[in-house]
Parts: sequence; structure tokens; C-alpha cells
Amino acid sequence: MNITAPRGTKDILPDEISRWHAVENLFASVCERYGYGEIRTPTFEKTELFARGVGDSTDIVRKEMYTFDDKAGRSMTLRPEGTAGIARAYIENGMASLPSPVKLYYDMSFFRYEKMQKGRYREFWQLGCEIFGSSSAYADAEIIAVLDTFFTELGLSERQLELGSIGCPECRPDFITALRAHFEADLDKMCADCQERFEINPLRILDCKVETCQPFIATAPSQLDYLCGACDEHFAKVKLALDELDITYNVNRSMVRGLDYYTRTVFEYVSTHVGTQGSICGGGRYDGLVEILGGKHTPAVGFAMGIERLLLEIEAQEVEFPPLAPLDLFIISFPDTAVSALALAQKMIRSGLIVQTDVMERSLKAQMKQADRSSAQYMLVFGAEELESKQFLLKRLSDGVEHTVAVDDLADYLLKAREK
RNA sequence: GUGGAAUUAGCUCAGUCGGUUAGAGUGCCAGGUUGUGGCCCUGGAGGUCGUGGGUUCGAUUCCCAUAUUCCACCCCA
Repeated sequence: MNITAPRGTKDILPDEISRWHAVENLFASVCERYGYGEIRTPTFEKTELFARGVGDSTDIVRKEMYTFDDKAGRSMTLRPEGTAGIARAYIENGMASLPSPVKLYYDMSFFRYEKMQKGRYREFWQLGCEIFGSSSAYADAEIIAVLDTFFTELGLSERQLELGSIGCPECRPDFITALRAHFEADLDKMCADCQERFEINPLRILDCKVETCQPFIATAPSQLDYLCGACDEHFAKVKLALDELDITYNVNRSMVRGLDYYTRTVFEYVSTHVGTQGSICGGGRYDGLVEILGGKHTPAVGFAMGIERLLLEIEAQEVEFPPLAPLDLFIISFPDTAVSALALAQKMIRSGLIVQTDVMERSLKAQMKQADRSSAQYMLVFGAEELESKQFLLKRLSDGVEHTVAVDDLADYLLKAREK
């Protein structure tokens, strides 16, 4: 083995791709029914976009980005997430002048330099949605409704939605002050990471999993108790809308987000099936992002869902997919009819059928075996006699029943056979 | 970034207490006579035992390094 795929990347082979297509096609279908349009942004952007948009203090920006200088010496970065690039595109393309709200969805791959684990890759795919221009809690509710419909139609019955609010620039400082006050006294009894978090971002202490820190975290105040009037009202409205939509959720009093741009509503779909990477999908409101990137103040809300993790979850929950369309016909030929068989296959394929014929110049028996393994519905042997008579003995592989069909009726016959 | 485990055929795995040509199942290819598959039988191809060093008369086996994957942290989708 000479050259291998770079660490953290992987090939998706035909065997697996049908599941990807099923997920991606369903997602597109659901999004379009909710009135979202697809957007694709560049694979790399100026580094500054992520430094500003995602946040300098985040792990993503500090240690996980694939950053390089291009030949003109400009710093570029492979996109580590989608929202910053989409917000940039929203501003740059004057989408603010489109009728509000602007609803977008995407299906793109992202890059983060992380240590490999199950459900965690260096190039990974996300499906996501964004709504720009609405500050209403109903936009938050709709974003979650999109996901609920998607999961329902996918057949993913087991799902857990964690919901919280991290407040806004008005009320978060008060909460952080309260957090610091709470932890300060016992800080020396907590882990080294937490002591560092205390300085950099006390919110992160709430995420700590070290055993000895738990007692202090359990008694810590919650952002939910420190929401300002407007944030509190917003959160209540989101919950009300979800109740009305029959979407169950668990109010999580200690949710934290890794990206700086989140405000107010945050949510996450979690699972126990995808290793320690419990989060399948995360999202929330980011009212400040467009402004941070130089646009007009534009409220927005969105989510991103990891396709690889979703597929792990699908497998764990044994979700069934509709089987692939089977081969309609396998044409078996002899050396003197092989070219005619190719032409016949071409004709059938252009009628919309799925057809294969031998391109190995194999023996009759080997072709029969190939036809069998291809799980074709029908096969026919195309020899000199058939070339002469223009009649084929069509054999149904499931039971061996044979019918004589004229060449001109072949396509119709097979198309009708599909309907059974 | 920290700690731990694994790595033998395309795939799933045996095995060698250091010793001739490293095995199985499955998959792949062909044959079992001339125009009809699945089952069965026979044969074949396919491995520098992850890679590079070291110890040794001799290493796939022991030691070190490195790569990759997995697990726990960390982080996130």
C-alpha cells in the first residue's frame, strides 16, 4: 500500500453512497417544502472570516483550522463550519434586499484538524439551514420543525432534543458575573482546565466532565435564571410554539455552545449511539453574526447536522431504506453477437430501463452467473438465432419463467413488468 | 493536545513459546465439453504479517520509533 487517504478522511464507496443519497435527497426535499433554497459557498475563505465570525477564543479557530497562505501570501482557511461563509455570502450578494426572511439550506463538507474518533473526521459533511432576517421565536420554532419533519420522514423514531437559552449581550454579562462569584471560592478544588476556563470563559466550566468538579457545577446558577425580560419572553415563546407543534424537548439548564456567535436559543439533538460524539445536530440563534461581519444588524437562526453521525444513528436505530431500483435486464451474448447486444442494451437504456450487458467477453456460463449475481429481473440470451428472428426468449430470474418477446416490444414489456 | 488498545489475503479473523514454501471462511477468476443462472465439486490468482530501524545465525513473532484506526479525555456536527 503506497499512498493512503490523509488521516481523518475517508472514501465513500458505491455500497454506502445510497444511504447518503437517501439522507441528502430527503433533506433537500424537506427544506424545499418549507421554502428554503440551497446555497453552496467556497470550500476555502479568507482566514479572517472565521476568526471574526466563529470567534478567536474558540477551539475551532485556535487549534483546529486548516490555514495556509496562497501564492500571493493571503491567509486562507478550509471552511470549518458553514454559517460564517453563508452569512458572508448573504452580505456580499445583497441578500438583505430580498424579501425577508431569507431561508437557506446547505449540504457541504467541512474541515477541522482534530484527533480521529468514531463520528469525528477531519473532513466531514453537514446538512444545515439558516433563516436570516427574523428575530421572531417562531423562526426558531420553524428551524426545529424542519428537523422534526426530516427525522420523522427518515424514520428516526428515537430522538432527544435539548433546548436552552444562552441569553444576549444584555444579560449574559450578569450571568458570567454570577458564575464567577459561584466558582471563585472553590476554584482551588477544581481541575486545572476549569481554573483556566474560569479566566477565559467561565461558561465552559459547566461542560466539564471531571468527577471532582461536578458538585460545584451542580449548584451553579443557570443562564435561564439570568435571562433579561426580552430573552425570557423569547424563550417562553419558542417553548410554546414547540408545544403546539407537538415537538418534545428537554430544557437543558446548562447548555453551552462552542461558537461565539450564538445568542438566545440554542439546541442540540443528542444520541448515545455515536460514541462520545453525542451530538448529531446543533444549532441556535445568532443575532449578532451578520453585524460582526460588517453587514447591517440581521437576526438569524440555524442549525448544522453531521451526516456521518446521522448515518451512525440511522444504523444504530436500524432505520430501513427503500431498496435500490433493481436491474431490469441482463443481456447475454456470444462473440458474434456481442456488438449487437451492446446496441440493444443502449436502445433499452434510452427507453429508461436499467440494463447491463457483458463487457468482459466471458463465456456463456460466466455471463449467466454474472446475470444472477446482478439480481436482474430478467435476462435474455442474444445469439445468432435471435439476431435473425428478432424474437427474444426473456427469462424471469426469480422463477425461471420464460416468454417470447419481439425486439420492438421488449422495452414496453420490461417497463410494464416493473409495475408488478 | 493527553492517556490507552489494535494493525496478518479485497473483507472477517486464526496462527507462529523466534526456525523450511504463513492458514481458514468469504469474495474474486476459471473449469466441471458444444445456447441457459442459483446448489455442488475442482483448480487458480491474491499477503515484502501496517512502515522503518534494532537485538539475533535467523524476526510476521522480541524491543524502539512511526503511520493508521478505535477507546477515554478535550472539543464539536
